[in-house]
Amino acid sequence: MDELDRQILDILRRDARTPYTEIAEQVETSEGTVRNRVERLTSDGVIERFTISTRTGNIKAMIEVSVKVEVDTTRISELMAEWEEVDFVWQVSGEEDVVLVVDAADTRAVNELITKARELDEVKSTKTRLILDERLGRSP
Amino acid sequence: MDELDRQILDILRRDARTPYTEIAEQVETSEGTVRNRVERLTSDGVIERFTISTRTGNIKAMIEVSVKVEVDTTRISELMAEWEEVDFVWQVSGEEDVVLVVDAADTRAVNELITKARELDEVKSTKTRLILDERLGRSP
DNA sequence: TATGAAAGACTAACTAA
DNA sequence: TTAGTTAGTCTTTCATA
Repeated sequence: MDELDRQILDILRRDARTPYTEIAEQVETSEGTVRNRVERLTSDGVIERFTISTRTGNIKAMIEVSVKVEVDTTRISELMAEWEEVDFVWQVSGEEDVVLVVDAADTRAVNELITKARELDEVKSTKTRLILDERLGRSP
Repeated sequence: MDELDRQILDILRRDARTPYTEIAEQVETSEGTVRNRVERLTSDGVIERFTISTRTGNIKAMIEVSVKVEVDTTRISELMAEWEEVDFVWQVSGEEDVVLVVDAADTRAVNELITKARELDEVKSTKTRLILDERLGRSP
């Protein structure tokens, strides 16, 4: 991981469809070098995946979920990852155990999701925050 | 937004480099239809961007930041988005005001980031959770 | 929806460090 | 032996009918 890698990642993070030739021009190297590096970064797992970020609805939110002590959080995470409108499920350290990042049509849809979570026996409590604004960092 | 759109988004979310021809095959339509739909979804803002998810370090974490009442959270967000190792900055509703999603080399690097946040006059407190596992949802 | 031109990505052989 | 370059070929995208 050197400065060139970081520059390439930065460009892809902003637009993963930027052609290798154009990246090469921007970072002042050849297309082949960019391609080799992207391949290496991908196989090394630095690039986890090429993906899209979406906004299907008008609301993004994070729902923090506390589960009972004896519950397998991995199983709960798998379950919740299958729910409509859930973008990510994080298992986290700290007070809560699982965080859902959701993209929903409206507040009603978010509320339904919260209800669905609360209805599970394994769930002790939830805490929801609406994401009012998302800003892309310059990392890495 | 119909079922076909949702299927296309689902495929792109898992691998945004999937060729239109291959998507078309999977959803049983023509390449042109897929292309038109992706273009429409992009211009409508449903697809916010084509991007990469990365893991440059070994630690991912979310740092929840409380700022003083009188502080402009947008300005703070802009500032923090410039910090190394920060993937996203969210302005959120609820107890805390800003959430940083970070990707760092090790716990020491996470700690430095927390310290940096706490050293700001505008920051009242922080709460950190390590992200132990990330699971991709099937949304939308 | 079908087709061909243009753009981009990939292969493989080569060069330099 | 690894990283980088380049020319030729193949694939994908895109515009047009």
